[in-house]
Amino acid sequence: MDETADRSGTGARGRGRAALIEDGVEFDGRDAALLRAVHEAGSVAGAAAELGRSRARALSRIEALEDAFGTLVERQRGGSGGGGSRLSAGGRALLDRYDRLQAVLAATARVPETVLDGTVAGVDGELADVDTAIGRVRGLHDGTGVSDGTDESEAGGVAPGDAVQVRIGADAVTVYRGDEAVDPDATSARNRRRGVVVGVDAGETVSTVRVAVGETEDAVFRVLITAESAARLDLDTGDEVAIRWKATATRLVG
Amino acid sequence: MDETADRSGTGARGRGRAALIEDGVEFDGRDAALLRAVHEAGSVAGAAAELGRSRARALSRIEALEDAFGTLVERQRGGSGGGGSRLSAGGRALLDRYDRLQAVLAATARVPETVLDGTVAGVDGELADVDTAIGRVRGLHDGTGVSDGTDESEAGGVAPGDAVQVRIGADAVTVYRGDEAVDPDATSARNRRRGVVVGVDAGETVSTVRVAVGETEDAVFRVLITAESAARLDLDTGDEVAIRWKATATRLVG
DNA sequence: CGCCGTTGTATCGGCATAGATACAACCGGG
DNA sequence: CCCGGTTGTATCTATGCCGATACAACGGCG
Repeated sequence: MDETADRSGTGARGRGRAALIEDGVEFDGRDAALLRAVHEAGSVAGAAAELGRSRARALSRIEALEDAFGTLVERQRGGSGGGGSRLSAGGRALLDRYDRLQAVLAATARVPETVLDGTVAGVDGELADVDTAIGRVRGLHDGTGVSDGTDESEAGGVAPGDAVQVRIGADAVTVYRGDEAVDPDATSARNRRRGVVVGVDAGETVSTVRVAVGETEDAVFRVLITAESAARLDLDTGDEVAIRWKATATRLVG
Repeated sequence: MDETADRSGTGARGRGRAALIEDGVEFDGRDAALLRAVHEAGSVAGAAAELGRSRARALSRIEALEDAFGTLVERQRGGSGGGGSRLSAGGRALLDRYDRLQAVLAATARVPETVLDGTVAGVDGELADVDTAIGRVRGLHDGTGVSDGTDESEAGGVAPGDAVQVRIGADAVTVYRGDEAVDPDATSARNRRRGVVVGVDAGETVSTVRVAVGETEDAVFRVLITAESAARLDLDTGDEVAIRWKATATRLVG
């Protein structure tokens, strides 16, 4: 989409929103709040009141969700206290699943990333090779995609010659001191580079190291390290380092 | 939420949907498709026709988005060909950002994960220690969260004693042969464990290795490796291995 | 100058969703 | 045996979003 060869560190700021889709029905934050409220109140009526929502709607919403996701709430009419409702195992599982998705999404908004522009050189199964400013890189492409149908764009797979972006999360990259022995896990050298530290942004217990890679050092990787690792490595601007990342943590987008 | 100590490998199946939020306005797949169509058609009118959507609506939608996200489309009324529209730099950037978010979401739906239940032992800045079935584990928590307001749940941070889940993506874990020398990057041993291979699911070029960890071996890690690594490691059920993962790629959820 | 296709702007109707309200059914417990 | 609070179910209304339509404004270009 963009023509520049390198746009590393396009920190994805801003908020995100996630939803799980099954059978055309969306489970979103609103639904998560409802299930959580049912769990706490012990009844759909109480949950609706707590959330300031219509009880009848809340009930029908739960039924709609259950049509798609299976039993979520075990409801009992009559009995002690007039009855009540509680989450089923499936309901708890779905809620947990949503929370994890939300956590991942939250993380991608907070964690820096490295973005490289390139062209697909070859595709082999779930993996693809991409030629970028720093040479050939290997990563995962999303074969069939997880599109919800609202944006087909270029659905399907990638093919050699396609212009794509390569995204590498800062949390997926490891940094070494350049003078250290090569690591023992003789990983394919494909996703390993030498570079120079061009900056360290120290957080409270997590720091972001910026490493320039390539001939002209125009590609800047962001690497997340703990304060512990930061102290051990004692990195400073100008230091020569090696970085490495897993191919399976590298994503083709586009 | 769930009481079981270990629920590793709750593969997050199903579809997902993502949206960027700014100023209360959501940028979703539908909007992405619209911008993409404008880029291709060279006009909002053409884009609307292409998508089978109302031209007036498309225009007002773009204006609503621009109120929140800044200029997205440079429009010209009159002139050669009657005028036209093309994406601004901001529009291209937003589209790319959305694509990356979508790619991450697609990946989390396709990539296996390891989920551990535990309780927070301590919080130190952006990191937190969690006691789980396989001992103490360190990971990132989302301090302020990225909630969109539809589900506050337990907004804010985690605190010692809180019950949480720990999520570790299979793409963030590295596996070694047990008899190999320890890796040179003397990473804190916190997020390293020894285990036994309990299964290998071979894909076309990516395989998922299941590694049982802990006394009772009830916690099963999923590790993604390339076919190349699979051939090199030559793992088989029963093999003793070591696994390692970055604390910065570990997420607390809940 | 007028043609043309586009961007702006306003308005109407349809449709889906949610709230509001009402009422029946249920059942343990006093 | 009735009370109370809950689950079911039906219906009306309000709201918001979208498509459809119509018309004005614009500005190269023939």
